[in-house]
Amino acid sequence: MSTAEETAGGETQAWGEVTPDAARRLLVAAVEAFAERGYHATTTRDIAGRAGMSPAALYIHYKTKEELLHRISRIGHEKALEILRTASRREGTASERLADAVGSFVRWHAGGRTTARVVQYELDSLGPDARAEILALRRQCDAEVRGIIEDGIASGEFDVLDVKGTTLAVLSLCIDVARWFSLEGRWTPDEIGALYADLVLRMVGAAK
Amino acid sequence: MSTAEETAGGETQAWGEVTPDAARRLLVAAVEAFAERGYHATTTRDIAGRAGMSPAALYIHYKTKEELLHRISRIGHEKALEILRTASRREGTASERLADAVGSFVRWHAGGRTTARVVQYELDSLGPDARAEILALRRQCDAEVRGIIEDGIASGEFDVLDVKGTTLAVLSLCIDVARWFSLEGRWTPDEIGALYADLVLRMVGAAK
DNA sequence: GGGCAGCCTAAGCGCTCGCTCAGCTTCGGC
DNA sequence: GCCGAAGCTGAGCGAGCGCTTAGGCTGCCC
Repeated sequence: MSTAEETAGGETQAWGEVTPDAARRLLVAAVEAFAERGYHATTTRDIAGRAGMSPAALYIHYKTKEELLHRISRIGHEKALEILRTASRREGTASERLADAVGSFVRWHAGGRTTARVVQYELDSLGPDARAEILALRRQCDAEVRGIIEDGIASGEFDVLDVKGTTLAVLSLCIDVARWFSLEGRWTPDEIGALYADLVLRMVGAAK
Repeated sequence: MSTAEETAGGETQAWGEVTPDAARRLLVAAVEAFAERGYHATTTRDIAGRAGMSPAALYIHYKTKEELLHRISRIGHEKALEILRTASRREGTASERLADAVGSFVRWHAGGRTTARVVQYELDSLGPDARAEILALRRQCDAEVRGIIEDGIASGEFDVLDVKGTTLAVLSLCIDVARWFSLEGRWTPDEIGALYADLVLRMVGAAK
């Protein structure tokens, strides 16, 4: 799963829930364009062109350009939250669950960095209502990670000075992967996931 | 120095080297506008307006809107590199130097997050030549941090599995502060600097 | 086979963008 | 007191933007 979804176009399958087909093609085209040049530098003509349609076709499926970003952002955040939830609620020690959460979260940011870049860095381009909705999802992500860290402290596995600060730093570290990661670089998503899981366990003072 | 330079307008003094006065006012206005809305969403009319001038005045001091971003980016990266160099070359153990580097680098990103946000996140809006120049400065930042970590390994202070990966993670953690930090939040730049210095020492396995 | 959704395009509207230019004011040197 | 340079403005150009509209082409139900 982790090394399967690759080069920009290859992340398509993640959007299988979006119908009809033309709407999905437009959404995938928008993700690629937003990731490459940013929301404001992307034109609706460019999105429609990538999807093989005329500029007007976009407005049959989406009311505005911002609605595209909103849809992308919500689906992406729901996926991110699902990843963290799955890791948080599995069986195992807090160390195992934290390593799982960080590893899979980082793999998602690295392997699907086209999507992740849009999801994590174009939040400010949304209007107030849409942004508020997305921020609620982000707070849930934060709560999942903080929960694991608190479990680890309670069980004596972790040694943490500032729970909220450390939670923030762990999520920040994972999210920033979307900024710098490149498949042409020296690491695979799996390698970065493993490296980061180790680094985070060190950050929370997990006994080795 | 760390808690002195504050609210968006208050970072002005950092641009003292820019002359004449009107050019500096335009540059400061551009930093604020780019940080708030991003490079592509900012208009030259907005920049000129913030500086109290007509749109045409901008082009007396700068050839294009991109030249403004380029100048901001270079000055900002030079400042960042200077901060890391100073910490790297001082007296002390590798642990002390790494804590100093991370602490002051994070304080700069938090306290001057308006500038830092532009410097760290608008790189892709530069043209190829300008981007190449800035990337060279970033590689020097990377080398400074990697140098400290390698010193710590050589002296036996640090226990690190992947030097390049850990260096990247440390810088990534610091840089991402510019994305989420807010002066209205629960931390001061000094507090975040201290917290992050501790977290990074844990990441490199520094003996406590 | 006629009617009607659903999906799409060509054309283009109104607007704002980055940027230019002719001309005005200010001011130091002589 | 005149001059040229420096700094700035008002007006506006050409281009490209997000988005709309009128109309055509399917394919499916009766």
